Order: sequence, then structure tokens, then C-alpha cells
Amino acid sequence: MVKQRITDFDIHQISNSGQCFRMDKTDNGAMLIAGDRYLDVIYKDDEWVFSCSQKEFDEVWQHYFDFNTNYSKFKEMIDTNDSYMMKAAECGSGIRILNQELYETIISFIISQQNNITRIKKCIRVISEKFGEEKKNYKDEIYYAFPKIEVLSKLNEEDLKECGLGYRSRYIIETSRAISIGFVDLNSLIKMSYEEAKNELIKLSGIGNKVADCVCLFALHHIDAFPIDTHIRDVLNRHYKDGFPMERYEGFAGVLQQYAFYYEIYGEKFLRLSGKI
DNA sequence: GGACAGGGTTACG
DNA sequence: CGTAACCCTGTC
Repeated sequence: MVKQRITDFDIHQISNSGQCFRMDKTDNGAMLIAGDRYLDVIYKDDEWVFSCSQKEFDEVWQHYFDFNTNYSKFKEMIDTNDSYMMKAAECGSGIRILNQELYETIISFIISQQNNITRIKKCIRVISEKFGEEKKNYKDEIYYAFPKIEVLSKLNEEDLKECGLGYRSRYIIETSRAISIGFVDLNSLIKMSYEEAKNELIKLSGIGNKVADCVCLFALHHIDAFPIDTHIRDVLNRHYKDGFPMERYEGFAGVLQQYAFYYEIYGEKFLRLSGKI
């Protein structure tokens, strides 16, 4: 167990921010599976409690949750005249950009296209149960690691049928094969700049502009990546008619994208609870 | 019951 | 460069 006071952190906000699909709310926190690891996170007596050893926390989760980055700094850099972003950042003030495993993120966001979150989660759960390694957590409960590329790259579209992926099955298999034969090298991808990495990712089947940006932001931690999905497009149309001020927010626009995304989905609820409407 | 849309990408015109 | 088609499930 690791107990810690942490600022700019809210596991529920992160869970609802759309960057991960294997995190679920529990009584006073959340449980999550990342790669082949399981973690419970609980909020108790003003402290966050993590169900892992100090060693695992230091080696894995510290980086996963991006705890070494100061998010107050990003919020302070928001233009105070940018009232929409000021409100969005206040609403999602506990959001951090996770450092997720690359292959898992690639496949997860291929699944996310033309799809809703409930179904994305279900698809990922089923593909993991069918093709991921069966493991046991510290409570002796069974869970399933995300499938390895060695497994998925050897499947046929028929094998994925029960996962309910639809036309995305072909993308998953083609992309897995392309990576496994070295058409795109994940280890080099990690070392590339945002632009280079994005250009490489787009070479893969089923990855276009938006999914590539999601992978850059949520796995490669290029926090200047700014994925534009239908919700963010709405935000830009409503609040940034003259274009989003990328120059002003250069270097961390992706963090703001997350605040805006969360605010779009949960903002009204937030305003209601804080008595602002 | 059928029509439609859901955090896009691809393959055509 | 714009637009239809792609698959599957949930919802109305």
C-alpha cells in the first residue's frame, strides 16, 4: 500500500476523460488494468491510497499517472480572458495525461472510432478476456491483461468476430501484423518527435489523423498533440470561431484538450453541483 | 420493427 | 478535395 497526498489529481475525472477504457469507478475510488497490471486507487482521509508496493509505485504508477509533472503550472498559463478554458480547467482540475502502453493504446483507439464509450469498454474487455493472459490480483481475483501483439498478429478476422468489433477487426489485425513485421517500429516511435511519430502512426491501417493524435497524447506523451473529435469540434465551433490559440498554448495544448473534452461531457453536472446554474 | 447514430478511416468519385 | 461505405450494438 502506498498513501500519498497528491494535488491536481482526481481518479474519477481521469476515468471519465476518455483517455483510458479499463478504469472503472469503485466505492471511493477506482480500479484499473493497464497493460498486464491491476491497481486499486482509493481516496481516504485526504490521502490517495494505491494498492501496490512502494517499489511498484515508484517504478510504474508514478510515471503512469504523470505525478512528476506540475499541472497547476498549465492551469496558470491559461489566458484569464479565455473564460471557456478557465471554466473547463476548473471543472477538470484533477485530470492528468496518462502514460499508457503504446500497443494497447493503438488498438484501443482503433476500436474507439465511430463508437461510444460503453461499447469501446466492452470490446476491450472481451478481446482481453479472449486473448489476454489470465492473471490474479492481490485480492486473488482473476483479471485479464491486454492481449500481446504476438497473439493478435496471428489471428484471423474470424477469430475476432465474438468481440463485436465490426469492420475494425481488419484494422486491428493488419496493424498488429504491420508492427510485428517491423513496418512500423514501436521502439523507434517512442524516440520520435510528435510530428515524426504521427506520420509513422498514420501509415498503419485504421489510424487516421484523430487516432494518431490520441496515441501521441495518451501513450507517447506528446502533450502538444490536440486530437479533434466531434465533441472538440463542437467546442471549437462554439467558443473558438477564429481558431484555437495554439501559439499561446504551444507545448501543452493537449492538456487543455482534455479539460475541454471533460467539460463538454460533465461540465453541466459540475456547474449544477457547485451551484453555478 | 426499422431507422439511426456512435469520440473515424478508407476508398472512391 | 468531398462524400459514401464500412460493422456492430444500443436506443428511440
